[in-house]
Amino acid sequence: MRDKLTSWMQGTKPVKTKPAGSGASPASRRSLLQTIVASSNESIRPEWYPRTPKSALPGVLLNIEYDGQKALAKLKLYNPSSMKVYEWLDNSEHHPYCLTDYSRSEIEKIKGVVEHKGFLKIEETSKFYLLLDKEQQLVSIVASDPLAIGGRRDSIREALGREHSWEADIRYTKCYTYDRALTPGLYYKIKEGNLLPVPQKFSVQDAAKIRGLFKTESEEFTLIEEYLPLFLSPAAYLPRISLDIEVGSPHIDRIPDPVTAEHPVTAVALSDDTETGIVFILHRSNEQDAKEPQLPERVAHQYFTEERQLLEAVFHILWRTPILLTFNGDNFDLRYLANRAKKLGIPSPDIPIRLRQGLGSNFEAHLKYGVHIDLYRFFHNRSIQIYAFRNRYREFRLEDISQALLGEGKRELPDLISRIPPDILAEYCWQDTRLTMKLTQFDNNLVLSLILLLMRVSHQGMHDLTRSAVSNWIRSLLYYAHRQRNYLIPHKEEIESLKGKAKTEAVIKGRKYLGAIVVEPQAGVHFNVTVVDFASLYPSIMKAYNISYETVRCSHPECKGNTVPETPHWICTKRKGLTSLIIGVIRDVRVEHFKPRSKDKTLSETQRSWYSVVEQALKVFLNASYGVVGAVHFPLYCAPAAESITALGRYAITETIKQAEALGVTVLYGDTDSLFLSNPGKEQLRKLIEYSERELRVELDVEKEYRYVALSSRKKNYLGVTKSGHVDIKGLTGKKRNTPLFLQRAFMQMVEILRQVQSPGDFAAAKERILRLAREHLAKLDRRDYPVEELAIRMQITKPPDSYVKTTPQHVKAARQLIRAGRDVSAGDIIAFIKTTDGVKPVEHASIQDIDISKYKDLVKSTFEQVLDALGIEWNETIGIRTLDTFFG
DNA sequence: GCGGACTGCTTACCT
DNA sequence: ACAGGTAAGCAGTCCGCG
Repeated sequence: MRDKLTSWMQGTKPVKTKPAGSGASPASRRSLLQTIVASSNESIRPEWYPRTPKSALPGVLLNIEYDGQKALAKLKLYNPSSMKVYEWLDNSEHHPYCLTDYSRSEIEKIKGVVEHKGFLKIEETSKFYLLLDKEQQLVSIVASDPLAIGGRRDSIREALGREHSWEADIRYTKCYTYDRALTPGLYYKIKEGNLLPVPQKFSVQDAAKIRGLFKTESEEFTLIEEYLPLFLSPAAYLPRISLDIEVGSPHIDRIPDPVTAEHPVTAVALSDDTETGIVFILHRSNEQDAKEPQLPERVAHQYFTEERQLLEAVFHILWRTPILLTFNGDNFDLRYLANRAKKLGIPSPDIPIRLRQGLGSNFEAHLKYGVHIDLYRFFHNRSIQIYAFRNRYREFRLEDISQALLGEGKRELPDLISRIPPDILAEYCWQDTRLTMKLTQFDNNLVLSLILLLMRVSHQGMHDLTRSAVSNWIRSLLYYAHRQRNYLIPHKEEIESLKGKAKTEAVIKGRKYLGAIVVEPQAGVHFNVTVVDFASLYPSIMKAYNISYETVRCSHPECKGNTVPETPHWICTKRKGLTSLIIGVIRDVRVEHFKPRSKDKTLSETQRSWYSVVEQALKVFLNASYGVVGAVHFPLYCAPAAESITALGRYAITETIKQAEALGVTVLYGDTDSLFLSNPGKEQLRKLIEYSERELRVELDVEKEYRYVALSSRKKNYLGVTKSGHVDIKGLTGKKRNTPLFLQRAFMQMVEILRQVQSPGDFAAAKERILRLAREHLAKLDRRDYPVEELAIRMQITKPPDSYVKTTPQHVKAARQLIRAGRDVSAGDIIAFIKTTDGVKPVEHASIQDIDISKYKDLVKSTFEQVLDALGIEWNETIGIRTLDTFFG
């Protein structure tokens, strides 16, 4: 046993990995995990921690933190070849501060400021005030620590009052990042105690091409110089470790409580990025000799009889782990480990984890030495789910995400964890750890590269970036831009009082302003349909029409003639809006440079994958750029700006429809930024595209060519078959995740029939096959010939089960039955239930005899009808009656 | 006491 | 904790019905 572990630690064989390149691993290198475990003669917490050398090799800036004891900003740099993290403490005398419009003499009279124990000094300064388009004299109040500025009842911010203090609610680590112009995700080095940026090497060809997109000496040209290193420096390859734990709990269906941590940690598996791993297993003495777990060759294991020793072995590794990956480590694994360790008497300086209360009910687990990425939280980010991964996963368990992205599921545990033999548990634990690592390795380390790119663009460290939502990223990007240009960051209230509220009325009750147009679909089957759409419509509008919080309803009387259609608003003609500038540049670079190259087959796969990472990162910012402007919680919220964007969007699509009709092209359907055109000629298309670019200044592209489209009479519901035989299904019930599996499958069979239709003549036969299919499934329902799980309706419970007070939806009724039977149900869980003749039942409690056949037939009917009405088939006159015939016949 | 018309709530989708 | 617009199903309410 010991010998095996020793030889594993020495790990003589270098690991073969993929070829070098952007985001790729070096051709071969020593395993991070083996290197760490080999240092086992050291104590749990290494003597050299924290490591703040006078000089150090270049390292990627991973995180910007605050050292409370030393009252200094602290940077974590990661050198990938030594696989070690270095710290650097600020040496520039940078201190927390906020701004005020009081004069020096006025401030001296405010006791809460000058007599505050953290007060250091006041300095006169000046900032440009975008909202009023003028320079503003201000005073900067400097303090010794962040809490002196804000965060306590007696903070300086409170003594000044909100109307007289600015930039007082920006977290100090951010403030420091912006003032020092730091870009996390890029290389820095430490030389003679100073932090220096490492000049970035990147492709001169790419840089020249990108510069060429903009006029020299334009504001865009200046901005792009700032962005080139962010977009073009190759992402460092970052060796890393993943972790998963198992806890022996006697309760089935109940997750062990990470606060009380009352049950033993029975297994901990760690993996690095070279497929090397180790599993620590608890083997209680009263059991028989444990079997050897079946693990891959590069994976070692070690049995412990004492849980405390097992935890110390894990901590020995975590004290030396530069980047740790978990799946739900914030709220479970690391939280459990830290609390359990405390309970077992491990002294807290030896515990490598620091727990903090995050936003809402979330906990955050920081690594004292390195940085912890909780992949659950990153994948849970809606922008990542929708824009980076195009909604490929729709639920957030490790199982769902790895199935969707890796095509690899996990083995289900057969039994209660405390009853599973330790060797089997170890195998299961290893499997999850391995999947967690793999989630960052597929597609040339896409996820890690994406994180690095997003860190650079938003100027946020890895810890915050992977835990915050897109509005946070954009806020950070814009605050950075304000600080770089010495613009004062305005208060939300100032924007609102100067610009006012929204002036249009939304279609939906409770919404703030009018949104997009959806064209009434012409129901039926249409052959040769071309779909055109505006490339990034809203960002393009922001760029072309100069939309930004400061330019909408600006203060210059001479701009009032530059009006926005269907609104009382006008746009500045004298100054380029900051948001407009930034979003415009990002849009141009994505559309003109990175997107085409990400699809260019003449480039190597590695090159393409880098272009694609940048393209996807930029897309995330672009897609959210309009939304945040209209989001009340966003600190630069500006309803008039948001409704101007949608108003111009409506203008663009309606004018294009008019033009299409003038050109003799029939518009079959359209939604927000797209138009479905009936068999347009080449020349007509060219003219339409030219028109929108010339007259509307937005780019119109051919997006898709359908062999045919089946439009139902409902908006946002259609099925289209491309010329290559690919089927797009939008909005149809058969595709929704809450539709029972049997019906999703039946629907897919119908789609397959439709996919094969080549010409109008094929429809008669296709219709017959679809009718037969529907009848078969109805008959199968009558025979109750499906597993009951396939009849389950799976619906998410979005709130805590007891907070449904207005109505009690069916899934909540089912959830309450589960709770009565002793199961945990919390917000975000998916409840699977079936319909019975007497209400609903959770599928766990149901048998096939319980189901209400007629309710399921109604479901089949409404699902098929959405397609059948496009094909001109009436359900009642065909299937309904004939089914009765067969029933009585 | 029950069903239809209606409104409102909830979820899942589209752009 | 980015927006508004649409569909669907059900819960709950009101009203008529001798």
